[in-house]
Amino acid sequence: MRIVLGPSPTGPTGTWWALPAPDSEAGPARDAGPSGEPGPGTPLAQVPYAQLAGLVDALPGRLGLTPGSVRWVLASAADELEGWLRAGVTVDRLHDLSLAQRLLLTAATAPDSGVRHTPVVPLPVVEPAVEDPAARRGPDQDAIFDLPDAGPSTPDALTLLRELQAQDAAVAGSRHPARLRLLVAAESQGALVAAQMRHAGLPWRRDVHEALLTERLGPRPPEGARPARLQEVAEQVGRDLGAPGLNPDSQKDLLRALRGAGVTVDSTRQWELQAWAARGGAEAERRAALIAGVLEYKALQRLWTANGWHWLDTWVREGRFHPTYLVGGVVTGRWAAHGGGAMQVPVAVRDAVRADPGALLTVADASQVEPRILAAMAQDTALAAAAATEDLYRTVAEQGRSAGTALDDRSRAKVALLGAMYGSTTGDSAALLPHLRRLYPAALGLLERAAATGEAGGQVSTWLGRWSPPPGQAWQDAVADRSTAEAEARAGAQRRAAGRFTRNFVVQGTAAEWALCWMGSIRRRLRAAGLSTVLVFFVHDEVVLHGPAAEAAAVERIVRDAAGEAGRLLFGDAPVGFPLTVAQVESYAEAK
DNA sequence: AAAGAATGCGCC
DNA sequence: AGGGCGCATTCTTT
Repeated sequence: MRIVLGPSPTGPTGTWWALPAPDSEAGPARDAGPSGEPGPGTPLAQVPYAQLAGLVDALPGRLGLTPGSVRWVLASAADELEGWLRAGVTVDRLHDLSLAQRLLLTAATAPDSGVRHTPVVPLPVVEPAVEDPAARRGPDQDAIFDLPDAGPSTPDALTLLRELQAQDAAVAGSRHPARLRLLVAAESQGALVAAQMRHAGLPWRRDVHEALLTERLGPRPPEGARPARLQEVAEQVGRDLGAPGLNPDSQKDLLRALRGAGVTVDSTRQWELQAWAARGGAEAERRAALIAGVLEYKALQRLWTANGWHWLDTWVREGRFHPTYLVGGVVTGRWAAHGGGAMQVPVAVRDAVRADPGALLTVADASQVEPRILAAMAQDTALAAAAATEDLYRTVAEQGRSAGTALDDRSRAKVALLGAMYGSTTGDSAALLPHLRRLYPAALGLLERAAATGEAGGQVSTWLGRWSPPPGQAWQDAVADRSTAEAEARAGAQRRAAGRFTRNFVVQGTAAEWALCWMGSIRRRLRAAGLSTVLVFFVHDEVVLHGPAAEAAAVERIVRDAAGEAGRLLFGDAPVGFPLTVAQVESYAEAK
């Protein structure tokens, strides 16, 4: 049973209703009458906003339902759940109307989706304000992660019920209703996982982080000054390049100094500097010595500015890093994050991520997800055979070797496959493309059709039905401009860029759906098993859990079983495996 | 002075 | 001229 929560349309301000809504799981929505109007909506309960969390806890029992059988329908989970979690309330299932609406509205822009949705009420996905926790340091520590009170601005419960029914109907009319229904459920479950992860936070040891900074940079400098070690390297670089007083932070000045010293590069990017050194032949060693200081400066400067003392002060509170995750924040469906660069915690500081005493971190990394997804989506039997093995790239290389192609070692197989999924047009990966096409015609066909659709200005969809956005006016103008040879070339480049985007979208987006299902399953299984281990971190195809060491064996099993379940949810019995690398460690740095 | 663009690096 | 991001800094424009 679904229960819609929203402000009461008739009661006093600040009073909320819990409204019953029939399930849609069994099939197309049948609960809307011919006019599409819901019934009068007799509320199951009515409480002040402040007591909402208590209601969520108590209502299923009062109705004789198991808590797990209720799907709570909210305007926006991101606005509500932090309060619930602080009150100690968690739920099993959710329907987030704002996330679902965004999926449906994007789908509705694509003629092939079958989706038509006119919102009953607009529910834009609001990005939680990125507040600087340091700015709110004070006696009221608990208020640090307070969210704005969602109560007053939320549409009333009856309106939300009508929106839910309109969404049910839109899903039912889509090309693959069962898949889209799964996507809506998974996206909503993602909101649940995201809120819980932010609430729990990633365990972060300030003392370890500080020791690491001091070792590499020197003691913490006064405000406005470079750390001692960084200053030394800056001065050394100035001397090496014959440019005393050089500020290596200025790319312009640095580039001029480099060129003055005979380093013929067009930018100061490290890969270009390294490539220049490697071109040196007999002089390689002298060249490497010349740029060594520059590279060291860049690495230290990065550590200092991105993850230094200021970062620690800003983002780590009471031993936890609490980033805000944005579910579906990337067009492909991947998550984005705000606050502290959560999705790119650099290897250099991972040692500061430590389990509490008596606890362990479980770091689970899904291997080679995207080519496996591709095999399953395309139903490419040969690639699926490789995807049934632990090391897909190695198996691809074996298949390539027995077929007598140049695709005969693991690293070439990897480069070729990644290149095919990203739309590479140059270098080794492009050269290997014909071999790949011969070995895996179905998989390459899928990618090339997706690319062709994008080049023509069309839209593509993931396996579960997340659609790529329609090209904007600027793109259409650029593509239509044939006025000059330059414009024509620009138009071609724009088309190819769109093709690379749609080509990658189908794979990256479906991989994101797999990850959503994986995490949802992990969370559900942890709760069902009554474990206290929780998810604390997520990056695209890797999760980190934190909990008592005694639960470690059970947690590893759950994480692996959940990966299998995610594969079956998306692809049924397709013979594609999703193997994991699982490390159970005290320090994140020990994983991998 | 503020806002936006460009550059560069980190992650998957 | 290989996809997707966030963030810090410098440079440029308003």
